Amino acid sequence: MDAVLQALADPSRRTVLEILRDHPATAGELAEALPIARPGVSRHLRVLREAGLVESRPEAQRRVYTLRPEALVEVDDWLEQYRALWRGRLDALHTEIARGKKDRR
Amino acid sequence: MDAVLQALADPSRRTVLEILRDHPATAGELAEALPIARPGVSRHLRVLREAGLVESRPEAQRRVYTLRPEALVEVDDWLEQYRALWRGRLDALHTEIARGKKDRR
DNA sequence: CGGTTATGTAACCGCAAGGGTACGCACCAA
DNA sequence: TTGGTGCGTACCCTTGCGGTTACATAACCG
Repeated sequence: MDAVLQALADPSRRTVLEILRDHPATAGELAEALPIARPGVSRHLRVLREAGLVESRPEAQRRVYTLRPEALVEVDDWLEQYRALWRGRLDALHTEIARGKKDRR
Repeated sequence: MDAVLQALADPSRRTVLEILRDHPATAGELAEALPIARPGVSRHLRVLREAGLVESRPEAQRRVYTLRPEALVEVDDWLEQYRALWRGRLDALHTEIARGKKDRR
């Protein structure tokens, strides 16, 4: 969880996830899509891998990276503690609006 | 969105959110609950405020901080792009298991 | 008014994060 | 086996973040 949120903080890493969301990709392909050089991408991929967000399988000399979306469940669960609150707020807002309407007529 | 995920990366800041989840608190109370000194907390609160995650109202000399859970909707929306994927994976896993069971009988 | 309380800001410091270059290693192809 | 390709790691350097101490500010209280 800690590692996942940490990993998500970097925009480059989120871009990687976004690409892998559509299709698996090799490290080189990912590097081309990013504004940074390959070694940098390699390290980003390491962080993502250690956070469980991606996995890689070797394919000849290449390494194909795949998204592991299950890792994001942790974030979803964490959010759960707050979801009720913002829902509550929105509900309150709605009733507020409803009350406003009622008062206005 | 960027600012929100950035803000969530730090454990101290997540602790602040966790406290404010239960009740509003003054800067001093939050500082006591954290392992760091007040000025550090003050800056954390600044980050959280600029990310829209908390808001503060002055109350005499104190500043009372309140959670703004709506800011987390951004994260929820961002997750939405991936939710279908991990659901799909889990479903696939379940059918896999189901198939396994079926094969086994 | 003068002191205390509560807080934010400024200045400084140490360290880890993130970028680049150089290098090493595995794997394919000729 | 030798050259080329694709990646990762080691190393270095710079920047930004998070922490502290010292100070400024604003509001209450005697």
